[in-house]
Amino acid sequence: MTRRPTIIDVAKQAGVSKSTVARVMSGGQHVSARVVELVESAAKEIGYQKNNLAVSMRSGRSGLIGIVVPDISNPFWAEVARGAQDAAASTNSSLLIFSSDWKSERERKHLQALVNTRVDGFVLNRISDSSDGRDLELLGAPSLLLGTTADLFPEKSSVGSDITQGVGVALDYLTAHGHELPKLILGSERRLARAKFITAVNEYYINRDVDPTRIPTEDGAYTVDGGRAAMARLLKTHAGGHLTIFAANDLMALGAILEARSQGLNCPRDVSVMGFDGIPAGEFCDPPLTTVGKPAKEIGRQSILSLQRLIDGDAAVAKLRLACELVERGSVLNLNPEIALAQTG
Amino acid sequence: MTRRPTIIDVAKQAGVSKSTVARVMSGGQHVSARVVELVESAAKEIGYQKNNLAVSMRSGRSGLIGIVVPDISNPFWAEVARGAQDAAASTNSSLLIFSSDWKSERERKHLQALVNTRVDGFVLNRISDSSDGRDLELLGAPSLLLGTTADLFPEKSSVGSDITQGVGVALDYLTAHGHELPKLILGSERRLARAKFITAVNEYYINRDVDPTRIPTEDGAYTVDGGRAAMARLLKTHAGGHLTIFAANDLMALGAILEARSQGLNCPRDVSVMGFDGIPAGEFCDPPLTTVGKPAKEIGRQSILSLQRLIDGDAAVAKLRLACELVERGSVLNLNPEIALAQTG
DNA sequence: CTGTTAGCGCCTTCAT
DNA sequence: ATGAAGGCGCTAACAG
Repeated sequence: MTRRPTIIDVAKQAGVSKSTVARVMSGGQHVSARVVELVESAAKEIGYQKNNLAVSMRSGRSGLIGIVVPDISNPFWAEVARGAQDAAASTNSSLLIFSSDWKSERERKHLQALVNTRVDGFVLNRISDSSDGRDLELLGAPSLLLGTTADLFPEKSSVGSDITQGVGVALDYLTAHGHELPKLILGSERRLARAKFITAVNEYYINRDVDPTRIPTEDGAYTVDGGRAAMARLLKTHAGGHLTIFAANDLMALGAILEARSQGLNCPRDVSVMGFDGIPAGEFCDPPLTTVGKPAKEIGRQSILSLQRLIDGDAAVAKLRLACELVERGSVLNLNPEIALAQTG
Repeated sequence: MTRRPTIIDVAKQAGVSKSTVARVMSGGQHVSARVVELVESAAKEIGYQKNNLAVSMRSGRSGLIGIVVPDISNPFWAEVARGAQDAAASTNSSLLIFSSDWKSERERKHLQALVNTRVDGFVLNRISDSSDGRDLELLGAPSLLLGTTADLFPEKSSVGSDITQGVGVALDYLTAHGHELPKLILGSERRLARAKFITAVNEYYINRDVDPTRIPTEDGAYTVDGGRAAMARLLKTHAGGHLTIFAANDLMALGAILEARSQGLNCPRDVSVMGFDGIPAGEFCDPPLTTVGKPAKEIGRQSILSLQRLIDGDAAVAKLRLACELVERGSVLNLNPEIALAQTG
């Protein structure tokens, strides 16, 4: 394979100057129709392909956008990435996707790579709860934060789901179906996310004159096994009667259901479980998991759209919080006879 | 924010020539230790960041690699992408990920973008069963195919899972557990994948002197609903007795279980279901799905590694077929008392 | 060991 | 409407 053709080759072939070719290739302003055609066919003939590297270098814009998420193989983040990708494609940029694996070491490395590649900007789910965000500015590219951790950086734009609203949706549903004060299964790893979640629950009840201080709480890793273990502990101190669980993510909720089943309890007859996330797996378990769905794809989309605005010089700081919505399936029992009546009637 | 510093700025700051700086930045061969230190501290001081665009342009290597998969939010492909990413990171390249959405139109568009970005090479799950692959060569960048469709292009390297072996693993397991001639739920969309699967099943039985022509077969979309529908049709003609299903992917297998349950049948008591894929959701359903796991992450890893070799000028065509492995869970009943004995004993 | 020089492919004034 | 020339930031000979 020989050298790839450049505008110079096209110019020779078409018998014009390279600037003429350049003009044709970038829109064709101030060129006669005849020459446009001439150049275009010459280009096709010798198989010319525009070299974006050179374009980027001249223009200072690479058309590349970076996104760093904890793990692209995690369904939630995969969905976010998908949304981001669609948005990027709609503005003719390409997406460089990285997984930080929840390690700030890898995060730093990826960020470095992005900057070196001269991405026009990037979107990031920050791993470390610490750091003040000024290090991001030092990188010299516009950036935008993804998810809850963004609250730590007041002067940075961000996009995430509205946890408070999402918790409200779940609790409204539980209340309407006759459940009061569910027991909580929380994640222990990400301190800030954990705090946000529990604060939202507390505020919800305080606003309704219910004392939330007696809500039992168990921490687990954000995994199925973490959920199982937390559920096992919760079950040990459970007095009897219908048990209602609200888990901070779907995997832990799934774990709770599994653990209940293995202890001979039936969900939803004996135990009701409300999840939080909306992962696809929740649809296929038995019973299918009632949960709060986060707008993952939309988060991805909006983040890129906002980033584009940032890149285009719109300096306004915007903190977008997208609404979650209830996904009603079968893991929460209706304890409220009136509703049952209303529904059947 | 002012102009970003270049090696010239660093050179001024350090009081050396720009080529000296360049040498330091790219490994520091033939430079005195004193100067290296001088340059490095100067670089840090003014916040110099290497510009890969310029490097790429000179060197002809962008350090960028492309990957085009059908859908990054599909768990299987997400896992492939993850493996690819890890491999890319280990060779200091960055990955541009695109989703073709099973549309050859989008595939073409993404490929074009990749070429324009001057990726060093790319990896692709080809959508169209047609086309002879010569169009890929025209793009001028080394490429490698992902998955079964690769068989259509004899002169191209590829990486995928070994369907024949995977089918064998599943059928071995079914046979060993007393099941003979399962009914098949196949996908209708991708003709080639469908043909490969059914051929593998046929050959398996022919090699064992079993006549496979009487295997009932139903086609479905590669989705849960497709599986449900196919299962419903299968159930209609089912004479009675234990029913054994082998689905060409996990989603359809899940659908089959769901449909069986909704018709009052119990899995695995009345119906055994074997899946194919190994998606995470299969772990949480009830019963958890016994299936054949494809080495998704490894496919991603190996594809990038092979691509790197291609880029480095290794012209040998290699068709890598990675082994699948059985994931034994609970959706297949053991019909064979001897094994039950052997296991307990 | 270090500096000088000539591009990589393109866009963009500035002339014509 | 078209051509000539300079330069984006860096690397790779070639000198010294």
